[in-house]
Amino acid sequence: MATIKDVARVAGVSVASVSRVLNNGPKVSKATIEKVTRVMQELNYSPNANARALVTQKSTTLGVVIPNLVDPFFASLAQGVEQVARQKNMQLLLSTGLVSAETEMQAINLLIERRCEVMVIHSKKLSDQALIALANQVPGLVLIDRYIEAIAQRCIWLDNLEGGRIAARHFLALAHKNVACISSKYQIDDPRLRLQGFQSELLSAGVDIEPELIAYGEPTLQGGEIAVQKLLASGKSFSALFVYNDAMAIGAISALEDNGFKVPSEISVLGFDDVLLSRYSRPKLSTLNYPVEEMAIHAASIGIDLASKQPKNTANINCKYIPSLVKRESTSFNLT
Amino acid sequence: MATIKDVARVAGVSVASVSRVLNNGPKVSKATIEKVTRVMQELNYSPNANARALVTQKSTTLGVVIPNLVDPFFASLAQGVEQVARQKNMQLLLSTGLVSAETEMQAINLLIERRCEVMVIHSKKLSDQALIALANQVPGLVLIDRYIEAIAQRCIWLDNLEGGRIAARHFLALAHKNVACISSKYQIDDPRLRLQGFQSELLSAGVDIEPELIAYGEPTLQGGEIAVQKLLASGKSFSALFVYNDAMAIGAISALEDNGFKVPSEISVLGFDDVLLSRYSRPKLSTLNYPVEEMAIHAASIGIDLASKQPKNTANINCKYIPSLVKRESTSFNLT
DNA sequence: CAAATATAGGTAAACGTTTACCCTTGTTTC
DNA sequence: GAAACAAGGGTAAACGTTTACCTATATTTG
Repeated sequence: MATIKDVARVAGVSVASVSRVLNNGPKVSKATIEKVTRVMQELNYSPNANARALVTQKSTTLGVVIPNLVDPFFASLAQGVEQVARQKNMQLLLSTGLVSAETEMQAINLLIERRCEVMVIHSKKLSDQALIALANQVPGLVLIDRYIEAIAQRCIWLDNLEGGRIAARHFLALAHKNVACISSKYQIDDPRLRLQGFQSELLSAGVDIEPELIAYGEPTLQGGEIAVQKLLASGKSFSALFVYNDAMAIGAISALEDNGFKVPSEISVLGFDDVLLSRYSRPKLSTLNYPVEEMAIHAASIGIDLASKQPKNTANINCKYIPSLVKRESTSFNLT
Repeated sequence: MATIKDVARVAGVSVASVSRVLNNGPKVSKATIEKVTRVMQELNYSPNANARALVTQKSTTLGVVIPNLVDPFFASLAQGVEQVARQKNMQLLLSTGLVSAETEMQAINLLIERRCEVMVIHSKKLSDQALIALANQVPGLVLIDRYIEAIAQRCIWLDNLEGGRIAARHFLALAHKNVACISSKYQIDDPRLRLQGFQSELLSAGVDIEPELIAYGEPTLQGGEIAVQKLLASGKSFSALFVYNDAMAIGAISALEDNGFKVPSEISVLGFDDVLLSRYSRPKLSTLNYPVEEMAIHAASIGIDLASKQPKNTANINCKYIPSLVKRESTSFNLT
């Protein structure tokens, strides 16, 4: 593969000149630009990004660390980051397959080795401490979907507590008194906060959830189906069901209908996340929109700013997002 | 950030020795290994991958070029490639947002600049010629979901024609005689071949599709809904419907049910791709499985082999995949 | 017309590694 | 006890760029 030296030799100029036309630098005559450009095409020259990165000390690379890509939630996240990468002429380095704190750390370390200047990290396994240390080491590191007090201005997160409250208010507005809830069996912050917000808001309106009407399951379609079985097995009746995420909610609707319950006329079901699925289900799922792509774009932008020499936004940037209710077809007024 | 020289200085050895422990090279005593390792941790040393790539002339980087990530089909593709990247200790460079031959070319050129040794490309816009030229330039380049005679052993593709035939045989086996079809309005190879295989197989069984019962639309949920309207507007009746992809098929089912047709008892609907959605729809969608993740893994593996010094598999590798019928709930025996 | 100033372009150091080649020391072999 | 060899480790060139600094020519200025 042709190098800058080859181009310089053939064009009869110094490598400095070639470098200058490559970077639209000053101090090159029009004639030289043309000549060099022509030779570059002739030799099919492609500048070596690794050499460039080495000497300029910047890799023009944007890293994303997510658990996987098949979950449309994370795909949207990655897509958002990619979008700003492309716009800023940077390239995306993607790591997935994170199952433990160790693999997460490993993925991040690989990005550091590549001298990736900005990184958007979705980590649920690494400790606050570890992430704070990392953040101090990598100026362009931003956390998404996680809040850590000590590095608050580097966190882009969704207010899950408020999400739960919004869900509760929706059900209250629809006159539901007997409500049930399906949460994730993985008791990380998200499900806990959603449930907490939901419960507390209901309670302050005088509505209590019976303990038998809270079920936990895998955050998947099947998990939702199974969780509904549990709820029904309790023998308690309910007219509204708040589910941890859309996949579970769709599974829940399936199971409810299989058991002869009509959604939403007999039971209203509300999901969370507003992923693609929710628009494809029947009835179309009412849910809470998690603006993940927008948040990812925001995170990447902050990361780029932070990684630059003089970051502008030191504080007072809004890092907290509030989910919004998307009323579709799976929730309706309680007529019982 | 600490460099190899810093480590060498602090540990009181030469940079060569540090490099050797870094690479588990020979000619290092156990004592040196320990000492150097300790200093590395002390200084929080991280080897510079760009410098390494420069001197070794290999980037341990695997590139993926796809139109987008939100389409679960492409997400699966990327996931498959990522899987082998991780397993081979390489990193994923991802490019999306391809709308034209130009942007596709641009994305590939960026990968070349990074000296990405293996690339898995999903291109629908670039010409055969351009791709052949690229393939000759980049040994580790593999095409996925496309077949080009001249570089056949670098193409991993699905036999869409056979897919259409399989769909036809399924309907024939279910005794359907009045069949309809929804194709994509974008007449690239995939929809054309699927339709062609479908039609020809039906024809050889004496079943003809009336021209009014072939509709074209955007390959999306809405596109499927609209296409069904067109079919119904024709006034012709049909008992089986083969749809270009799952998203359209789910839209089609929605529209059919909205018009009072029961699926599958009155009309059978068969999709294509077997993306996540098909398992979440009601009724669960019968479809043709496109083993995209498996194919992506295969593509990445071939790419890695091709990029190595002495590729093993020169020919006789199977690059053609056949979709398989996944019978779920949206197709049934014709009782009319 | 000399001096000052632009303008274009060249030279070489630097970025952080790897690795071929060389040197030292100690051990084995006869 | 000399010769051969093995083991550990150091020196320096090379990878392909960018860029600070320098030089040479042309142009402007008084």
